[in-house]
Amino acid sequence: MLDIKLIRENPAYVRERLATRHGGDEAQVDTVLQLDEKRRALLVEVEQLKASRNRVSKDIGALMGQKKLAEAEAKKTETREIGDRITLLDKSVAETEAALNAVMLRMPNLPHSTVALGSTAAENPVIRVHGEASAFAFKPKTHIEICEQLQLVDFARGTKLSGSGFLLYTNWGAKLERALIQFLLDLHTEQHGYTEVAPPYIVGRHCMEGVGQFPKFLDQAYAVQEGLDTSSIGQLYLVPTAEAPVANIHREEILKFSQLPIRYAAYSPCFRAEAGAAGLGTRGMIRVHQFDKVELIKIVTPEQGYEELEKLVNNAERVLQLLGLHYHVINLCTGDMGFASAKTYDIEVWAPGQNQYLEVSSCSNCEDFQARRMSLRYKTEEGDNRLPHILNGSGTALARLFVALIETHQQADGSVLIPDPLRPYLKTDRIPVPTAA
RNA sequence: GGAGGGAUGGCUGAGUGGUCUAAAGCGACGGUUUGCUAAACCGUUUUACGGGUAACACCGUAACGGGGGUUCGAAUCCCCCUCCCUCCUCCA
Repeated sequence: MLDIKLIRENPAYVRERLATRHGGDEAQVDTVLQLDEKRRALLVEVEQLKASRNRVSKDIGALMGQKKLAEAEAKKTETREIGDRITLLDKSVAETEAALNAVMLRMPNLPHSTVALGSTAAENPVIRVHGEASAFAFKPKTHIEICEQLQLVDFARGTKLSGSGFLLYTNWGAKLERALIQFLLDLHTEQHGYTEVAPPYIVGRHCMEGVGQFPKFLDQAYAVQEGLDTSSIGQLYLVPTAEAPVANIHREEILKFSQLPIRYAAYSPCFRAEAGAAGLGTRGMIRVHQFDKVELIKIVTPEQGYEELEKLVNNAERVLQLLGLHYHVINLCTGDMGFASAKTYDIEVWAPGQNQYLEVSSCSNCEDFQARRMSLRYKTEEGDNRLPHILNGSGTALARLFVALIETHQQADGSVLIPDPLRPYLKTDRIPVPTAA
């Protein structure tokens, strides 16, 4: 959520920044200003009335104490009318606030000044490139072919169980998935200073609202129903990312200055309905309804925000470096950024079988946008309450990392070579071609 | 799922319709005293919104788990909900 004071004091700036997203959100600024003004006018009126009612009520109490019942009764009649007006005004204040809130919750964050202007993904600048696409002496197979030959994923049975977009990992595939999760968690907790947390995979709607998933992306979430109670639907949702529970861990708290910076690493499966997404009907692991991910979350002071974002990206890049993968880092332009973010780096890893880059990490500084939504603050050394910056980054997303890994390290004989850092986890140096069954 | 008990400031905990302007204690912070530490004494102690100010000050309103109701007036009475605790039931 944006700062209402900023909109009030500098609407032109807010309009200008929102317009860079090319989402048409700047048109809402006037609505906000009108509702805000109306709300404040109503507040002044109703608060004056309440002040006078409080005074008279106190007088009545005093009169009752002195047994001047007739006078007390007279005052009661007088005040009753004030009470009725207060009730009406309170109602319009509540309505105005609700309307204001509804608009505010749908307004995206303002892009940071260093973000490139642009309207589509084609305009995202490449920040840096690591390694290069490996040359193959043979035609590299796609991950689908590799998975089938090495029996890593049973696509047909995954679909039989849950429909398209769901994967059944088998044999070495299941082990590789588990090894990667453990490798990622160990890397970030042991070498990058993150504290591991294991969050619920179902969260309340307030958490979804806190990180900015709701109300805008309600159509992308899996809602949960409790037993036969249809009224329970809409209360709980499968997490689309561990960001939803983890960023909300300290919601509605006032953190001590000494607690910052907070750095959490969490594994979770991610559930995405992907309503309206194209290409989901096709086989493969690139775009699925459920995938694993290790997420990194930071809660830091505004002064540290952007420095910590750079470190966050580096932490995620380290994963790909250790696994010997070619990737590049891009900076999402204003028109391609996520709803809650002020600045986002995407890391795209090279998948030779696909002959394309795959997004495996998205690292964002949401500044105080989420903190304001979830009412998370910290106390400065001077004793003032301030909103911290909240950052999130994938460290990294698994299904696509799995794809890049097996496509990159596939061998002429059909086996997949396992990079050194992963060998202790998988307890093998290669995934062998199964002997004919 | 059933029965009962709870939810008050940073913490403990009083308060059952009107100076509640929420007692008291603990903690924390500031000050006085002090060779140092401790103790004692004095003082301060939340949040949000609005008004106001150059900025402070200051003023108002709201908040005793959340929402609604009764009343001139609600921490206090009534209704609904959430969460916690104890017991029963069920369950990996």
